[in-house]
Amino acid sequence: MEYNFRKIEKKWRTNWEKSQLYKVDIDYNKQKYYVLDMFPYPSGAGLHVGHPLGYIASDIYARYKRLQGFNVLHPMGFDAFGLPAEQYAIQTGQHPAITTDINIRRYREQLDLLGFSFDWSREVITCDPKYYKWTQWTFIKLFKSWYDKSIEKARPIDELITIFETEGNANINAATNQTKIFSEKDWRGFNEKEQQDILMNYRLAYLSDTFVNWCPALGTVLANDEVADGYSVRGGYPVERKKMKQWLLRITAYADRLLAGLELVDWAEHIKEVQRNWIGRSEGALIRFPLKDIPDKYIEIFTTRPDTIFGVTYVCVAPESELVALITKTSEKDKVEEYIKKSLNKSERERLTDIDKKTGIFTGSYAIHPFTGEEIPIWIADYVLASYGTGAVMAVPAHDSRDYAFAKQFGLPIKEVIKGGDISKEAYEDLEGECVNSDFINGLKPAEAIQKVIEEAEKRGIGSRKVNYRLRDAIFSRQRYWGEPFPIYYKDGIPYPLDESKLPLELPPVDSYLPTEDGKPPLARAKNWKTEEGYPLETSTMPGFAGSSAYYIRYMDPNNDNELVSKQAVDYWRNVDLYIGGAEHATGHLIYARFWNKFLYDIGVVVEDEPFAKLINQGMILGRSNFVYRAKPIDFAIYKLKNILPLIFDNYELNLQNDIITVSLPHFKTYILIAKNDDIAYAQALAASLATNDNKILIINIANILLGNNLKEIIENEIKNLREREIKLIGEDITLPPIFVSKNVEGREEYTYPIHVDISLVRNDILDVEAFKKWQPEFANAHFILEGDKYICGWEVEKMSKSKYNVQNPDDVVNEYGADTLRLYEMFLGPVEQSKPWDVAGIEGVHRFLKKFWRLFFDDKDNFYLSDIEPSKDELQILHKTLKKVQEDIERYAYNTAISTFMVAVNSLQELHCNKKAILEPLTIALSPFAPFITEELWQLAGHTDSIHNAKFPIYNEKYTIDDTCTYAVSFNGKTRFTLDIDLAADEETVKKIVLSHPQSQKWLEGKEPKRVIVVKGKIVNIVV
RNA sequence: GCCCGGAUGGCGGAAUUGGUAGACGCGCUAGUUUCAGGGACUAGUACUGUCACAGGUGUGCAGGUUCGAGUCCUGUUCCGGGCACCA
Repeated sequence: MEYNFRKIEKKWRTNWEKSQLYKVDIDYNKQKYYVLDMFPYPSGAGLHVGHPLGYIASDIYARYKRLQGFNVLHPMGFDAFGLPAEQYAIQTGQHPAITTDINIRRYREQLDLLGFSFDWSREVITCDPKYYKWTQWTFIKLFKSWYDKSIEKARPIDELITIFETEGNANINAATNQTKIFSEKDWRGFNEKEQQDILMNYRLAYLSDTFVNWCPALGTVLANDEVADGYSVRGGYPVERKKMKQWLLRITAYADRLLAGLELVDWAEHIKEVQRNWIGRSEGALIRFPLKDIPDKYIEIFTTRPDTIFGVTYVCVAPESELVALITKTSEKDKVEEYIKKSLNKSERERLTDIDKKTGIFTGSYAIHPFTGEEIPIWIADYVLASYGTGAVMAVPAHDSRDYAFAKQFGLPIKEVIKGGDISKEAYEDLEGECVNSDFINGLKPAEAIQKVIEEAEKRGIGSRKVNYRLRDAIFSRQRYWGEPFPIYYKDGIPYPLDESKLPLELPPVDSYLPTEDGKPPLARAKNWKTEEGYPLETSTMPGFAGSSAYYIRYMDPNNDNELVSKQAVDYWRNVDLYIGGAEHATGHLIYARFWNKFLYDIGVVVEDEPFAKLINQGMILGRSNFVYRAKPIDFAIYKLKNILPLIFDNYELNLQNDIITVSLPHFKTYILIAKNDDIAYAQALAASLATNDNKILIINIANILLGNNLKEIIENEIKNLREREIKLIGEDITLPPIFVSKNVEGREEYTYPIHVDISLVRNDILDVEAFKKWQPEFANAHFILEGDKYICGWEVEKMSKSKYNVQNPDDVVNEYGADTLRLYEMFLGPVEQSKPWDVAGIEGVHRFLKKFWRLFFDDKDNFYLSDIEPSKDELQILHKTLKKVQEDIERYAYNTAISTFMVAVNSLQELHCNKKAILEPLTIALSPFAPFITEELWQLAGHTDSIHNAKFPIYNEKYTIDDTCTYAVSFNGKTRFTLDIDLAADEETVKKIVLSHPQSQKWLEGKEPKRVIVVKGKIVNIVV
């Protein structure tokens, strides 16, 4: 019987769906295991072969765990809100829900082909109101919470109000942007608006007037992780800084926990590192510099280098800082205002370029150095970031390269306080050296000085130790249509949350997906976008990461309309044991989801502080592009002539004139003009001008040069037969077809240029010439210069993209080879984490392996036959060694080596003609996570009624994994010379004796006595001569 | 500039703890076949050398540690990724 994968796979797809094989429920008799994939955004292009890489890897693990008796949760869904669908809606007027739904169905079809063990009854779709109800619900919870730093936990806002009412805010250690202190009496005296404004400074979801990343092209603000180098990550449009009122999430409250939690999770080190950088914790000190002219007022700065405080030569404030008004002297006011205006209008992009060229302006006022009492000028400069630290810095040009550049620019003093560098050339930033010119820290090492200065500052009450974070609060509103509406309404301009019973607040229909005339978001177009009481609703929507921040929780209990997740479900499933997805989410989704989870943990919804215990980032599958080489006719002709002419003439000169090649042969008083068909007239004119002085002229159509065979003879004969003053035109009157030159034809690089060719027209880098001619009309009459009888294409590894004609569609591969082959091949390519090129050629190998495996189960007459005969020791050894290796490999996610282990086993069993049930059945189970269809079919043919995917993973027997003898590598001075099989039981002395008495040893010893013999039992013998 | 990775045949990759470098697959070469072939099978395939053996050289480069280094250490080059005026 033939391995008919199409029939087999179709049969089992239906069968499994009917029997609900992959549906899971809470089962207290089994241990849970949660395997999750980052759910896809369903784009219009469908899946290409790179997408399933992670899904296959996770599916293998999920199936393996299941075979080991775990209750495996392995769900899938769709991240369906987002910009591309909305952009498409703007272009076509189609509702994004419709196109999204079409795309989801297409994705689902493609995913279904691949035989994943997803429990589709748990599917979540983020744009489904039943789902986003809980996104909105969580937002309300965030709105109604504040963060108590003294217990490192979120608490209800009502408790904060109680504290305000009883003692004001003086003793609260909260994550807040509230700076004013008030008493309980003050609180009671505030009106509703004043109270709400203060509470807003404490809420974990809050509305704030801040500088945001505004992207005019997309018509929306973006979060920091959505901006790279001043351009939007999606679409690549320029981004500006703009002050706007926006919703933010107070993720900074969790900075410390987000950092600490990284120690508890099993993630790739580089991803943790990216998150650490993103959080950007730095230890230092807050130090106050009193203002010279205004008593009791000061500038507070943050520094990580208090050891350089005696090197401060100016203080610098960000243009956005509130201090600006206070410190600007009337005399300087105009200039300062002009500078601020200019710098605030700079785009993010402009600000990032010319980092070396600093700008700034003197304010006219001075601060007092807290230790020396010196007067220090105060400047404003946009190299100081308003949003980091206090928005002001103490500038130490000698030991900070930015301050150094600024000081040089404006002629400010540079004062060395740490010995070790050469400050006449550049700032010395190292922590090595010794403090000088620094009062009480002279002679200390910088590291010690840092501590000493902080202690001293605290003693004198002028500063304190402080930890700062680079992490910013996440901007949470988007001025777009296709996202979750905020469950917020406004009463007298004050935002209030909707009552939970009103959720979900569904996305209303609008007549257009564009902003309104007066620049309001699309939701402002919706009719009756207000509460029942008539209060207007928020018109922004939530960003992409809102819906993806808690989807893994919702999978645990996806159809629960009363809770985000039931206590029972979350107690059982807890968190994700294995999470697989792309590394591009390191600073976006993976940090927001951790934050979101920690908040839900604080309010008692989830039970684990970290959502993803183990993370694997799959690499990309890159495309393997193919190229054909199209000849540049003139260059090609010149190349050919240069090869032929020397064989005929001793002396000639070759020139190029207006696309016509002229060859002058002074000896023969002859010119040869080579012209393209459409240049013949010009060539004739040219010939006429040359035809003085008795010259003979031959005009040749370039097609003859490029396509003709006996070029040499033609030229020779024609020259011979030319008469005096004759102008002769030879060659057929044909237009030059496109000419393609095979890759390894000599000199090809000189006269061709590569163009991408569709990879479906190429097999093993050999071009299907006929198919190529049909590919594009202009190539219909193409001419090919072959190698032998083949056209060989060039290739290169690039990202998969339509324009490079290198996209491989999984459906096509499944159709040609089957899903099992595709699964196996994607895993066989190399380690999951690594990016690698997709090469169609290699797929034959794994397909062949499956066919070989299949054939083991059939006899000469092609009947299914498994023998019940006891297996031999050899066979048992093959089986158990394979099982051991495969299990070890799966557990370290090294699927590529697991598959080669199977290949080795099948090759060996085939050699032994093994068809024994006791060997092949366990092997089939072990292979089933990789190739679920073929194994299920063989399992059924072997007479089993239950699915192989409910079987038990076979346990290997150590006894059969050990050989009796060992092949020792015998080396002399570390160079292996020969191998020797010796009984494994032999002790070192025996091994030594056997090796030394071997005739080969005598040869290598050359009669000398060995200086030393090293025997590593079971491995090698090294003889030092 | 800073921080992470990586570099092994014609190609993807293997070598898990310092112990036979190149498993497995592709490709290529030759052959077998009751063969339409893009089928199945057998043998070979790091480089160099030789009729064949023998030998020599080999994991980006230069050193070092070791009986022994792809693996550890130092320096260096190149490639990929992340961050980037974060005080």
